[in-house]
Amino acid sequence: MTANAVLSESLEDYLEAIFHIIAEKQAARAKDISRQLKVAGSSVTGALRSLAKKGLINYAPYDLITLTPAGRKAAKDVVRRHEALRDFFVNVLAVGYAEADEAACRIEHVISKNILERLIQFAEFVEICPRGGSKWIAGFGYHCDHGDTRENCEKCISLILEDLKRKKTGGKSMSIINLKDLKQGQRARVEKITARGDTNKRLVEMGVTPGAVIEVERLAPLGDPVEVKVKGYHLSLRKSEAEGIDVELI
Amino acid sequence: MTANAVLSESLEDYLEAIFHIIAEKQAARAKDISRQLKVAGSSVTGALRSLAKKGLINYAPYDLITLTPAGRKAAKDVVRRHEALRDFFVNVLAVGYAEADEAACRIEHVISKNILERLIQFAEFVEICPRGGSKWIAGFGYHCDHGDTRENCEKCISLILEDLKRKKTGGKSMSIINLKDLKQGQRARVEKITARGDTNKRLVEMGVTPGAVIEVERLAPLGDPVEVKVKGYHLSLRKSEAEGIDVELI
DNA sequence: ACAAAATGTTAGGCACGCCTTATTTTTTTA
DNA sequence: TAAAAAAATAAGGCGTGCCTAACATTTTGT
Ligand SMILES: [Mn+2]
Ligand SMILES: [Mn+2]
Ligand SMILES: [Mn+2]
Ligand SMILES: [Mn+2]
Repeated sequence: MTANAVLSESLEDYLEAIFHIIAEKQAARAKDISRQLKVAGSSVTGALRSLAKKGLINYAPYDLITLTPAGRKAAKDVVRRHEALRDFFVNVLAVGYAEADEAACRIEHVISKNILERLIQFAEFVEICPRGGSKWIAGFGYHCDHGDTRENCEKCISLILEDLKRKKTGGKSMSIINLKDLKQGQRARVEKITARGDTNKRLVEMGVTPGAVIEVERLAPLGDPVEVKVKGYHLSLRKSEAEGIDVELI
Repeated sequence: MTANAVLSESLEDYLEAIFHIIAEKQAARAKDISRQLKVAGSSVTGALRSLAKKGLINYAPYDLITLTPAGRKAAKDVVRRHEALRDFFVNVLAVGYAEADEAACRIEHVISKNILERLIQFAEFVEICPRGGSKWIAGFGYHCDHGDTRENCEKCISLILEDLKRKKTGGKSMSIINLKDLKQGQRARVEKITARGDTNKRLVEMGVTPGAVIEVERLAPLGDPVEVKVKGYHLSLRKSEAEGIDVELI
C-alpha cells in the first residue's frame, strides 16, 4: 500500500532472496529464506511480517509467500543494483565472480541512484569505446601486476588503429538488423521498437528504448529465450519480444 | 589493546570524525563530534566509551579526546577508504565532490580490502595509460550525455597518437629528478628513496616505495609542505621528506 | 490414519545505536 | 568570585535485528 516504503538493508536482502526463490519455484517458504540468508527461522517470521505490513509480500501464517506488484518492483530494483555492481567488479575491475557477488550484496544497500547509473554507464563505455574494450582491461590487469604500462600501451594503440581501419574499410555502417539475429556476445544499439501494444510497453518498461545499448548474454538453442543486458538490467526476452526490436550492430 | 578490533560502521565514523578534528586542533571535544556527525551529545558519550574500551582513544569523563596509536592507525584506514572512493567517483565517474564525498562515507564501511585496492589501481591506471587520461574521461562524459561515441573516439585516437609522437621526439625518457622539483598536478614514478633512518621508515610506512606512482596535489608557497597522493593515500610531506625521494616524471 | 519429521510461530532476551530529559561538571563573563 | 552559559554525562526509552527454547501446525511415511 505504502507508495515508496524505505527499506532497511536487512529487508532488502529478504526481498531479494524471495525474488530469487520465486524465480525458481513459484512461491517461497520461510525455510528457503532462512537457508539462503543464514538466519534463524524466527528471524524470517519477523521480517515477513514487516514486509507484509509494507504491502510488499502476500503472507499469512503457515502459508506460501509471493510478491505483490509493489514488492516485485522493489525486489527488481535491489537485484538491479546488485547485478550492476557485480558486473562492474567483474567486467571492469576483473574481480572474481564470487567475491564480486558478495561485495555487491553489501554495497547495493548504500549506493546512490546517481552513482549507480554512472557506474553502469562507465562499464558500458569501457566496453564500447574503441579506446576501451577487452584489450584495455587486459592492459589494466597488466598494470595491476607490473605497475608499468608505457610500452604495453603504445602497442595497444597500434592495435586500436588497425581495428579502426578494418572497421572503416570493411563493413558499411548503419546496417539495421533484428535483435533475434544477434549472436551470443554481440552488442548493438537499439534503433526502433517495432513491437506494439503490451509487448511494446513491457520492453520500454524494462529499459529497452531507442539509443540503449543491448548485449546478448546467452542464447537458448532455438533463440527462445534470449538473455540480454540493457542499462544494467539482466533480462530474459522471449523470441516474440526480440523480434520486435531493430538494432544496429556496434 | 585489542589487536584488530572489529569496528561497527558507526564507530568508524566517530573515529574518522575525531581524526579530522584532531588534524585541526590537537584534541577533540565531544561537542565537536556531535556537531560533525549530527547526533545528540549523549550518543557521543556512549561511542567514546566504546572506543576507549577498545583502546582506540584516550578518554576520561569531561576530558579532551586524543587518539591512541592503534586508534590513529584505524582512523587512517577509514580515511583512506573514504578518500579513495571519493577520488574514484570524482576522477573516474565525474561525480560532483559533495555527492562523491557523501557516497564514499557510506560505502567505506562495506567495501572489501581487495576491491578497494582494485579501485585505487584502476583510477591510477586511467590517469596514466595513454589510452585513458583526462580526454578519455571527457569522452566518458560525452558518452553519458549523448550515448554515441564512435566519431568522437576516433578523433580521440588521433589525439593520442599526436601526444605519443610528441613525447617520443621531445623528452628523453628516464630523467630522474627530485620530488621537490615537481609542480602542482604533475605525476611521477618513485625511483629511489634516498632518505635514511626515521624519515625513510615513515615514507615506506606511508606507501612511498619504488615503483609507486605519486601525484602532486598542492604545493605550499615555499614548497613546504607538499600534498601528494600515493596508492590512494593523501599525504602531506615536509620539504625535508620530499627531498629524500627521487622520481621519474610520467 | 496417525506418528514422526519438518516447518513455522511465539516468547523472551541481547546488542546496537539513536533519542529526550535531567543532572553534573567545567568554562565564561560580569 | 559568583552567577550564567556551555558542555558532558546519566537515566530511561524506542526500534531494529538477531538469537534460543518452547510450542503449534503441516507434511510425510508407514
Ligand atoms: Mn545485500
Ligand atoms: Mn544482493
Ligand atoms: Mn562513513
Ligand atoms: Mn567517511
